[in-house]
Amino acid sequence: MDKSMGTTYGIMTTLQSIGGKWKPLILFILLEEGTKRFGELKRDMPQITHGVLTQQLRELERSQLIERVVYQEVPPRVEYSLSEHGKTLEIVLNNMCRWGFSHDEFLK
Amino acid sequence: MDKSMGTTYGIMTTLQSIGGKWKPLILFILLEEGTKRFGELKRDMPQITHGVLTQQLRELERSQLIERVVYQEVPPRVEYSLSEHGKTLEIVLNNMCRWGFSHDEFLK
DNA sequence: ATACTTAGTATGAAAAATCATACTAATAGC
DNA sequence: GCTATTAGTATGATTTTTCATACTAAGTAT
Repeated sequence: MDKSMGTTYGIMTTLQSIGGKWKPLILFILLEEGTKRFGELKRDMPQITHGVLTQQLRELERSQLIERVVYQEVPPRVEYSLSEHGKTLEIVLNNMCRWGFSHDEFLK
Repeated sequence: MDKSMGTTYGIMTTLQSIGGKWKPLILFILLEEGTKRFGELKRDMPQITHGVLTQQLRELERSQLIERVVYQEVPPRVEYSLSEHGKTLEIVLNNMCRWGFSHDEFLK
């Protein structure tokens, strides 16, 4: 996959970074509520599994969309937040959110 | 899942309609290029399987995002296009596309 | 009659994503 | 010593998604 393939390249790149069942939701929560501990995120998404949440956060970190800060305390404290680059997703995420609500209205 | 759960509801609704590996791409192609036959879509997405393309199109139709018109000809001709409601995804899709390109630049 | 076309279905296999569950570390408080 | 806390890892099972492949229908062109 490279840019020579035209405009679809943009969509495909985006999907590779934020595609999946949970990533847009994680990013949106961090966008709306700022810094969050692991446990707080888990509480915000009761459906997600502990292990899956960990894994998704790792992948978002690798994509440089979020930052992970570990505090040397016991019990451990780990905080997640959007990176500067992650914040550039604001427009995308807000539009997705808005469309979801209008689509819901449409279905009635 | 219902609206009482707050703003995350919007994202989750959106993901249910256009989440998945291929749907945003299909929608984006239809947005950019208008009406397309099945075979043309397939050619635009060489990686997707025949069967999976059929299935994704069915789901998008069920979500009322695309329209399917069958012409009584032989060999068969079937045309797909965004529905009026599907066109409301324009902002979302264009933003996703744009972000993909800027993200790509960022990685360099 | 045979080959070609297009859009689609059907099948089972393979891969990916997600799941539940149990486990660890390290310290504080009782 | 025992329990609680938090953020994680590890495991294997299950579910979901995607895959390759072969098949159908129904005319047209040769």
